[in-house]
Amino acid sequence: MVREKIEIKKITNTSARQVTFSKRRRGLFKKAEELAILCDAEVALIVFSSTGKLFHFCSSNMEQVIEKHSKHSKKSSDQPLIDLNLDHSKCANLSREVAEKSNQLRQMRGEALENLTVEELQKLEKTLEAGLSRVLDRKSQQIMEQINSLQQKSLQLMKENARLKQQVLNISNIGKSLTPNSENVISEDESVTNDPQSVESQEYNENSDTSLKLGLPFSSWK
Amino acid sequence: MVREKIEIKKITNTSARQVTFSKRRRGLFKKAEELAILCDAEVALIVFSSTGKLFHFCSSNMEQVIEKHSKHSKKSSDQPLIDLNLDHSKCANLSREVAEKSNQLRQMRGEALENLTVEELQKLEKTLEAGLSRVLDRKSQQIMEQINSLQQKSLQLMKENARLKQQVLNISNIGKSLTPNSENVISEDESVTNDPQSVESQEYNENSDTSLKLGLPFSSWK
DNA sequence: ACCTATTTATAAGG
DNA sequence: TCCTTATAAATAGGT
Repeated sequence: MVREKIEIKKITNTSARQVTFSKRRRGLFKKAEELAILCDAEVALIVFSSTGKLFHFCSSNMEQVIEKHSKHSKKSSDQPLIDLNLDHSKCANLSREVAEKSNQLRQMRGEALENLTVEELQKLEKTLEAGLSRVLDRKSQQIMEQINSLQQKSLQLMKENARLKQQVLNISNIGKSLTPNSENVISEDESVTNDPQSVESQEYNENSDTSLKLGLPFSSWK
Repeated sequence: MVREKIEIKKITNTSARQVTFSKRRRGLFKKAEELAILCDAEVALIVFSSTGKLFHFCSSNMEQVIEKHSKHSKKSSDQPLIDLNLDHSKCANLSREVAEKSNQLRQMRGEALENLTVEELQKLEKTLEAGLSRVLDRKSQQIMEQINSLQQKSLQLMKENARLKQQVLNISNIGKSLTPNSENVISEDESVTNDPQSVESQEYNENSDTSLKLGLPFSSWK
């Protein structure tokens, strides 16, 4: 706007544009600050150069001014506000749900029954009975499965036991008939253990997740 | 800057300040727009007057520029990010709590028992039994209270009934002895009803909240 | 709002 | 980026 008036449109020459950007940017920021001071105004100015560099000025606190602006212009603040409200109501709903379920759980444990009517107690009782019945059914089923499993395992072990006994018997007989020094023959076959205890504990470990824990209070099962 | 140079400090005269605000504001916004156009820059300008009025300009999209600015200045974006994360984790925690309690409730209702061990089923059973026991105790207590209440009420009603019968008898006798036209005397005393049914239903309504609902399945109580 | 004297901003060139 | 300089633009104070 000096030696020659210029038209307000994008300066095509890159270096000329950058020079003008520097000059005018300084002028703009100076004017912004002066406005803020002279007129006691809140001024926030953000500038990104065409190369992506950031310049900013705020007479007070940038975040504060931005927040204030967002609240002020309803339309543009709708998106973040809705999000915020959604988050808040989401939290509120979840809190309510937690409270409700906590109360239900307490009542099912037989607590906080003071304000329940006989009808409500009746309903609770039915629910508990139904739940208890299903739990007992499931427990019985589990136990039967485990017993069956154990019986089968036991059967297999007995068979194995018998087989091994027979094997031992055979080996002993062969050993006796061939040579008095039976130790070598037996030691050659050491990889096949003939100790039933050992086999059993091995199998138990492999299936410990489904096996009966012997510490269980069987006497209290119903 | 014109007739006389002015010092850059707050203009004390309110009207002068407002005039200057108008003038300089227009100038500032014009310069901001010119910078954006001439230099292909992204410019966002927010101004709040001392009276709280908002003026803003943005060469592109205000929210976008603000977002870009927030991301750019890491320090200032920390605060909202932390808040956001806190909100998210709060929601996540609540969600987890709801899921947990929902599962507990389902198990207490006898559902989703498939993956429970015998020990867990055992524990669940104990909890249900304890809860059921407490519910039954509370129900018995409630019922006993209601029965006592009803018995007392019944007693009172019987007394009232007897008193009213005596009253009616007395009035009838007086009427008979004074005049053969006993109808007038009786009608004068109409405010005191001698119908026990009527009294009873009245009392029931007053205490309906604590009275036994006759529709209850009494036969199923334990 | 407008006027206008004067200050400021700044385009072009180095 | 800074300096210079001529000139356009902005604007303080008055009306």
